[in-house]
Amino acid sequence: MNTIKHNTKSPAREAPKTARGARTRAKILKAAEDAFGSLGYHQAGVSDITRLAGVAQGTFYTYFATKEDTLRELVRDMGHKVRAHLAAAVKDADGRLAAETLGLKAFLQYVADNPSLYRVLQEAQFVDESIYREYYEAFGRGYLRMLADATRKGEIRPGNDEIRVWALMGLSNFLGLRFALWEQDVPVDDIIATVSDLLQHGLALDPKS
Amino acid sequence: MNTIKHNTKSPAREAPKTARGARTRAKILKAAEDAFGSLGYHQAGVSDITRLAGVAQGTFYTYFATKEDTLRELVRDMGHKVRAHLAAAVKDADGRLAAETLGLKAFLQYVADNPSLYRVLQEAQFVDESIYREYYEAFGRGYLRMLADATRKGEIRPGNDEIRVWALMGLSNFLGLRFALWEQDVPVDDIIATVSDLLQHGLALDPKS
DNA sequence: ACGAAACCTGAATCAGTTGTCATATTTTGA
DNA sequence: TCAAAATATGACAACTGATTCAGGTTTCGT
Repeated sequence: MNTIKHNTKSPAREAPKTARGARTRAKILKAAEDAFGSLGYHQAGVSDITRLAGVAQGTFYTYFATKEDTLRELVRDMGHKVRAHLAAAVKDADGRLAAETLGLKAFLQYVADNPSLYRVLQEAQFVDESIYREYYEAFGRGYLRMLADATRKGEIRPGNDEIRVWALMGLSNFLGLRFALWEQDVPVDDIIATVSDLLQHGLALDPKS
Repeated sequence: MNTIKHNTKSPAREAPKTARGARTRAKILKAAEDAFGSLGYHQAGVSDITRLAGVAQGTFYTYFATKEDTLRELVRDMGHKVRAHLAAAVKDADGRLAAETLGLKAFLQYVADNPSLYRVLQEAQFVDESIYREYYEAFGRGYLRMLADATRKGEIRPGNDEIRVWALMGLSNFLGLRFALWEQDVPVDDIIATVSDLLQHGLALDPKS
């Protein structure tokens, strides 16, 4: 009747105490990213992860209580990385519209370079929905701040920025899925140009037509 | 190294020959939708499906070769239904922009009424990616036709319609996720209004400001 | 009414998984 | 240098859940 599983069991593992431990833990996390990314969370067994990491099965449990745990940590980790990457790309953009296109370009590049992102994130949704929502809500909060700022400064049209944030996240998400992850058959600059035009003028004809 | 599994085994099951069989098959498919929708594909066992359907475990295999098969059929089924629903909603819209808002409204309503849609579809992505892509590509093809039509007729700005299709699908998808599936805390009309404004004018300020 | 075909049953099988543990090795710090 | 702490091993216990199958029940066509 219920999907949520609480960690009533599985004693939380301790952080590594030595450099070797830290290295091993990192190797396992990286291996998990690869395994989940290529095989999928369910298909990938702990044995796949440890094989990729080059450690024994038991070692996994020195650092992670469960396979699920690993996924949670991975999602948080990836979230930080994407946000940092985008924040850096957008840092000194000239105006909100420029920031949008710079951000989209950086995102498309990031997706192409890190194809595991989508898969891990999307599958996390069904393993622990809260971690998935957390990812997008954190993302959305930062986005909202920038958009609201721009609205206040009169850089963009007034409007409901919370709704716009989700519209824009969806837009980026699908463009990334189709044109960066699945098929890179359309030049990035075409995508940027199209989205730029869309954000500048919408779909409507120029008033002066 | 590879995720794709071909059906080398699993002899395809035959279609039901009698009314009773057809009924049972339909019961199972409906039960699968409920089970996958509430528990998720992996969490839901064949036993959950048969229990919900009120049949024995073995009966499941009279109509479906594998659990995966059921998911595939469900996705196709749901795809037809959504597209039919949206096509009907948009049928006699006055111009493309009106069609967009009508379509979005109908979509949000549909998602709220059929919460299984997202879950089943999204999980299908990891069970059989081709069926997932097929869903969006079919959706996109229809969308593209309408958009290209409108562009040709001079109803909307010229631009790369393939890219715009994916941008618009993403936009709808995320608005549906956030405002219809997760939380219905924002009036639908606000969403429609915001998107309508976005498609009419973009984010830029009015030229005459 | 009756044989054949279709349909249904559910316990048993079976492949594959997670997580444990007793033991071995490496690192640390005094 | 050497004992304690930390880390690593890998075989395997315990479990899960999909699929099969031999045999019963219902429906169909004549």
